[in-house]
Formats: sequence, structure tokens, C-alpha cells
Amino acid sequence: MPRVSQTHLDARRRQILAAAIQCFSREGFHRTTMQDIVRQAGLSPGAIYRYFASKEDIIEAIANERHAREAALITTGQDAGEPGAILGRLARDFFGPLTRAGERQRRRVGIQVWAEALRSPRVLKVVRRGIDRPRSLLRALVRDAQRRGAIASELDPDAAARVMIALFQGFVLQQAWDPKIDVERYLAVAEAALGALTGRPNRAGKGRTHG
Amino acid sequence: MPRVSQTHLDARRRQILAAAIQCFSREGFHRTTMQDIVRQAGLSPGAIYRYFASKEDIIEAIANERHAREAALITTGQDAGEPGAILGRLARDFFGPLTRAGERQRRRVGIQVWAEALRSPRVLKVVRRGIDRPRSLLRALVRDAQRRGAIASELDPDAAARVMIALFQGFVLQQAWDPKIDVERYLAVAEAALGALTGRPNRAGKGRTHG
Amino acid sequence: MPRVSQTHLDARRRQILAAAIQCFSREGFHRTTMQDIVRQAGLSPGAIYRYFASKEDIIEAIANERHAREAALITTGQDAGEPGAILGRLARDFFGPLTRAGERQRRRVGIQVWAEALRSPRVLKVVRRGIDRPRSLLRALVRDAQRRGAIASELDPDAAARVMIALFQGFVLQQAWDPKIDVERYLAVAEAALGALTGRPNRAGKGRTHG
Amino acid sequence: MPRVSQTHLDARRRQILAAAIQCFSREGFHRTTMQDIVRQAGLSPGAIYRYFASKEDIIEAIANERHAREAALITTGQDAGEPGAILGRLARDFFGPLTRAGERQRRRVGIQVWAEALRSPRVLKVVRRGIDRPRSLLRALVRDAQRRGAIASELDPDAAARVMIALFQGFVLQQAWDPKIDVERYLAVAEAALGALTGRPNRAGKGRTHG
DNA sequence: CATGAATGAGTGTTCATTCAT
DNA sequence: GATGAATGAACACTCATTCAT
Repeated sequence: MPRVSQTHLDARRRQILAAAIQCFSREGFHRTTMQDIVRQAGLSPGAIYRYFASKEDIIEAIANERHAREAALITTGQDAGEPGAILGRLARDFFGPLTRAGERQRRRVGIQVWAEALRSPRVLKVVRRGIDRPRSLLRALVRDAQRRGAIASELDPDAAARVMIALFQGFVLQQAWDPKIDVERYLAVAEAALGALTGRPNRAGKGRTHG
Repeated sequence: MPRVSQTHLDARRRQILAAAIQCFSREGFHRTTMQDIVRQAGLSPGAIYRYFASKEDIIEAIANERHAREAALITTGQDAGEPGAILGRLARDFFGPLTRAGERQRRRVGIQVWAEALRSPRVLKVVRRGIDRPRSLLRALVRDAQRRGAIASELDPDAAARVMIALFQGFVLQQAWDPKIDVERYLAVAEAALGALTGRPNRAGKGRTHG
Repeated sequence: MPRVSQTHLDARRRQILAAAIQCFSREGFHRTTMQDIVRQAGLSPGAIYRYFASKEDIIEAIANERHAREAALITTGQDAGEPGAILGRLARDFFGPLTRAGERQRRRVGIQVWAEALRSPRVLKVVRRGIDRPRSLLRALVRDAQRRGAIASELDPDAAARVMIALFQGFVLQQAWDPKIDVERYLAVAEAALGALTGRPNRAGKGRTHG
Repeated sequence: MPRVSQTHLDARRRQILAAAIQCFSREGFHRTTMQDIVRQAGLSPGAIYRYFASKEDIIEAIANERHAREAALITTGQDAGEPGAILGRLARDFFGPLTRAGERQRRRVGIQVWAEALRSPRVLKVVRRGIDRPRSLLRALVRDAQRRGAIASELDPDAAARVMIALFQGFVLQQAWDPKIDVERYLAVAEAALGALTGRPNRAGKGRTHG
């Protein structure tokens, strides 16, 4: 089956990554065997190794894809207007999809990636790069707000960015352990807390995150 | 009639767990072999299996120990007085030790446990139990504050508790990926944000967390 | 009705064998993959299988080609005149080329063939046939010398032929392991030894083997 | 089965090497799987890897053992008296065992080692070291004979040593391809040829090599 | 109680070969 | 005729666990 279109090649690649995500979200990286992925993808071992040089490469590719997607969210979110609006948009973009099963599955794999970063320098690099972009946007946002006097200038903008990211990461973790968690109520508190920083009036309890 | 004192048995157990933590923090659960632990502990395979029935049991024991320690922190923290003081005390107790290498190593293993919980029901149970205690304390704290009118009553106490926990979890993650993160500055922002909820005056930039 | 000329077909065949020799001399038969040969030849897997039914067929073809070449050397050498002259001519024809890198590379593959003959009946057959021809010529040479009284008649002509062949094989081996070996000095000794058999005067130290 | 005697350990090692030689002599290194060796040895994969780190290590160990044995032959042969006697003794020690099936089997593996040396630097080193010792002894022997005037002084002693070794190597090869070869007759010719060099009277046809 | 040799199912990966395009 | 994506049976090696000593 030679001389296959690039479209076909891309589709195969996505097919393998999708299968891997299925497996990884169920069993983790290390309890998932290549055979599992092979089976899930409906391919042969050889076929998979034509697209990825190793299991670790698949993990890395998954992490990369995820961060690319988030980078896109951030880029499009950036022109939402004033800081508060941007923050709201980001909250909607990041928390919103968590109500969907597919996204939750991907986030479960994301948590595995977080852990994997602790022992794989390659994965660590991907994770750090993946966090750098949101952090720098949020930092800029905070600086902007401080310039307007909406946030106390003693607060470190980078630390503030990290706090916001932590609010997301912690939620992802807790939701992975207990899917019944309510996104809305969590976001309401998170926004109330951040609102205090950004000086926006408390909109607690009135949160609207997704359609 | 045991030939060996309970003290000796406990010491052996601790010795094995310490060795396992060393290995796990470096290589993760699945890349760490029992041989690694055997070597690190200076024991024999047989000896280890006298204390733990399986590798998974060691993981579970580590997770349990960790949560027991946290439960102790919470119990002693509880009588610090009014909500704000308790919160301050908890922040000091949880964030403070993160400046020490040993604690950071243990937290790295903790992150592995978080990921492991996604595939091992036994570990999941431990993790959930481990989070339940702090959550219920924090929930009570928030309710207390709401009763006093210090926190908007529309906020869900449980969600508020989760937010606080998330602030810790996110920090642990980010610090694991980048040990150069500044605890103080992070805590300053986190406390400013929570301060808005608990109604305490903003103490941004003046944080004192540990001695 | 072939779309492609026989010349083209032969060229392809030679191209593949040349590529295979390159690879085999570097990595041996079993560490060389068909992909290696494909790459080296600048062809596709399918193309190669159009000319050779299997990897073993390539090995066999290489062995065959080699022995065909040697048979040619022997045939042309046969009419050099008296036994001593023929022997000299053969020595020159077989040892001479060993100073050239290309021939040494081919001989390295030849050594692999020698080993392969021990497990592949097909290759064994080729190797034995390859040695039969020189052996029978040399045997005849010895018999001739014995008839003339130049060699002790108690010596077995076949054994004598084998000795001569061994002198070549051993040199090929030793040179493959250590390319710095001096051909001239080796030949001088070998000829001195054989000279004693063939009754020729010792020409030790004055060897001229190739141009 | 812990705390096992060194004797037991050595026996296991030998057991594995013996099994490997059986397999290698039948199928060569690369067609022999570790499973084959496992089966032949009546052990488990894990057991084998306790004694040898890799398949290549087994090959290396076999080559080493062989050369150690040859070194011993040479050492004990050295005090046979005058050069001719030593040479006779070496011929007996090296050619004699070739009539036995076990030795022939080992020599078949030895041929595989010769080929393997062309691609494995580790094996090459062993092979070269294995040849150095006999070569240096034979060189000394030739020099001694030259000093006594028994060998033409123009002959290079090292080349002469290589010639003698080649006579052995070539025989081993030819016997591996055709076990019916007659050792006696071959040796008679070889000794006649070398006799011319060492100046000993021709003992062609009267050879006695083994008991 | 402790040892550590042994087990054996399972791992990630390879590679000679095929055949739809 | 040529391509190269796909196959799938191996392969070398690992490692949690056991149990004779």
C-alpha cells in the first residue's frame, strides 16, 4: 500500500495517538503495553513503529499535542479585551471542556504526563514549555492590571500567574479522582478569589462557564 | 514467639519505605525495580517480601504514611483559634517543609501517587481518603467564616475547600518541575486571594511561612 | 515482452549485490537488514525482491559469484606451463588482489560465507563446490610433480592441495583481523615451504607477487 | 536456592556455555535464540542472565575459554625441548583432538567466532589476543632455528609463525565443511613443508598424532 | 528470619517479506 | 516494473515473585 497521501499518513498518526490515549487513560503509561495500543488501534506493531520510534515518543507526542492545543486557546483568548475579560475567556476555555468525557480522558493522560515529567527529561521539557506560554500570558495580564492599579503592586506577577495555573491543575487532579465534582461551584470560588486580586466585583455564584 | 523485637521490625519497615522513596522519586514506580529497592535498602528480596506482600503494597504504604502525617498536621492545626489563624497555620505546615530537599523528594513520590490513583483502585482509595480530611476541615472553616459574615454566603464551602487544596497541589507540581520557584512569593499571592474570601486584610508581600 | 533490457536487469542485480557486499562486510549477514541493503542500493524493498527471492538468495549469489571468479582465475592460470610456474601464477592471482581494499572487503564477506556454510546446506554446497575446483587443479599439479620426482611420492596429492589452500585461507583470516599484515613476507615463507615440496629452489625474501 | 557453593555456580556457568556451544555449532550465533540455549541448558531465561549479561557475552566467554585452553596447551608444550620437538608436540596437541566429535563441534563454533570478530570489536579483541600467544611462541621457535642455521635467515619469523597458524586454521575450516578429511595425510604434508623450513628430515607418511 | 538463585510470563522492538496502489 | 506501508512472528531481555537452603 505505497505512495499514500499525506492525509492518510496524518490520519494514521492521529489514529495511533487516539488509541494510545484510550489505553493510557485506563492503565497509565507503564501498564499499557504496545500490544494494547496495537490492538486498540487495529494495527500491527510494525505499523506503529513506522510512525513512532518508541513508546516514549508516543507519550511525548501526546504531551506535545496537548500543549499545542492549549497554546492555540491562549493565542485566540488574548484578544478578548481587558484583563478581566481575558481571564474569563481563559477560564471558560480551560474549564469548560472538562464537562466532556473525551476531555476528561485526555486530562487523565495529562496527569500521567505530569508524573512522567519527573523522570523523563524529554517529557519534562515538554511540560515546562507547555506551562511557560500560559504563565507568560497570565503574568502580562497581572502586570497590566497592576499598572491600572487593579491589583496590589506588591504581588509578584509570576507568582500570581502560577496561582492561577495551580487553580486549574488542582481542579484537574481532584476531578480525575472524583468526576462528580461540580465545575461551576469550583469556578465561582476561584473567580471570587482572583476577583479580589483583579479588583473586579465578586461574581460568586453567578458563574457561567460553558454553553 | 518473635525472635526479633517490634522495634526492629518497625525499623526494617521504615528502612524499606525510605529506600523505596529514594528510588521512586528518581525513577517513578514502574521504572523502579524491586532489585533497585533491595539494593538501596541493603537487604535481600526475600527480606522485603517479609514486610510487604508486593510492590503495590509498598506504594500503598507510602501513600498511607504520607496521609497519616498530613492528618496529624491538620489535627494539631485545628486549635490555632479563629479561621484566619488556622489557615495561616496550615499554610505554614504544608508549604513550609517544601523548602527542604527531603520533603520535596517525598512530594515527588506524592505526585506519582496522584497519577497512580488513576489506575489503581487501591491507591485511589488512599488518595481520596487522604484528601477528605483536609477538605472537611477547610469546609468547616469556610462555613464558620460564612456564619460570621466574613465570606460571601453564596460560595460553596466544599468548593472553597477544594480551591485551597488546589493551590497547594498546583504549587507542589510546579515546584517539582522547577525547584527554583519561590515559595514566599507564591504564598503571598495565594493568601491575598484567599484573604479576599476570608475577609482578612491583604498581607501581600509580607508572608512569613516557616522558621 | 520485457519492458526493460537484459542489460538493465543485470545492472540492477549487480547493484544489489554490490550494496549487499558493502553491508555484509560491515555488519555480517545477520546484523544486516534488508532495509540496510535497500538503503545502500538506493532501491525499494519490492525492487530487491524482484531480483532475489530472499536474503539467503543474496548470500548464495554472492558466494557463487566469488567462486565463479576464482574458477576463472584457475582456468586461465592452468596454462602457465610447468607446475612451479602455475603455482607462482596462482599465488600471484590469489594473494595479489588482497592489497586492494575492495578485494579485502569481498574476502571479509567470504569469511562470513565460510561460517554460514556451517549452518546453511545451500551455502555449504556452494562453498564446497568453490573449493573443489582449485583442489582438483592443485592435486593434478602435485601428481605431475610426483611423476617427475620433484615431490616425495608418499605425500597424498589431495592433502597437499588442501595444505596449499589452507595457506591461502589462513592468510585471508589473519589479514581480516589485522590488515597491517605483510603479504610479501608471508608469501615468501609459504613459497619456501611449498618449494621444498615442489623441489623448486628457495626464493625466500625475494617474493614478487603482484604488479 | 540461596547461598550456593562456588562449585555450583561454576558448574552452572559451564552448563550454560556447553548448551550454547551445542546450539551455536548447529545454528550459528544469530540463528540460535536465547530460548534455544535456555531449552538446551534446561534452565530459564532469567537463570542464564544471572550468569551472562547478554548473548554477546556468552559468545565472548566461549571465545575466551577456547583461547585460554590453547594458551595452556602452548605453555605446557613449550618445554618439549628443541624446536622440532616442540613443533611436533604442538601439532599433536592442536590437530590430535580434531578427530573427536566434541572438539570438532567446538571448532565449528570457533569458525563462527572468526567471522563474528569481523563485526564485533569485543570478539575481535579476543580473537587477536588468542592468536598472539601461539604466534609469539612460534616466532621464537623460528628465531631459535635460524640462530642454529636450520632455517634460512631471510625468512621473516613472524610470517613463518603465521604460516604455521594458517596451516591449522585452513585445516579446521576444510574439516568443518567435510568431516571426512584425513588428518594424518594432511599433517604429513604440512610437516614435510615445515620440515623443509626447520631442516628436519622429512617424516612424511609416518605421522603419529594422537593415541 | 534471611538469603539470593531461580522462575517464566511478559516487554518493547525488529525485520524479512508481501501486495495494494 | 516499482513503491513503501503494512504485517506479525520472533527476538533479546526484564523483573515481580518464590522457596530451597
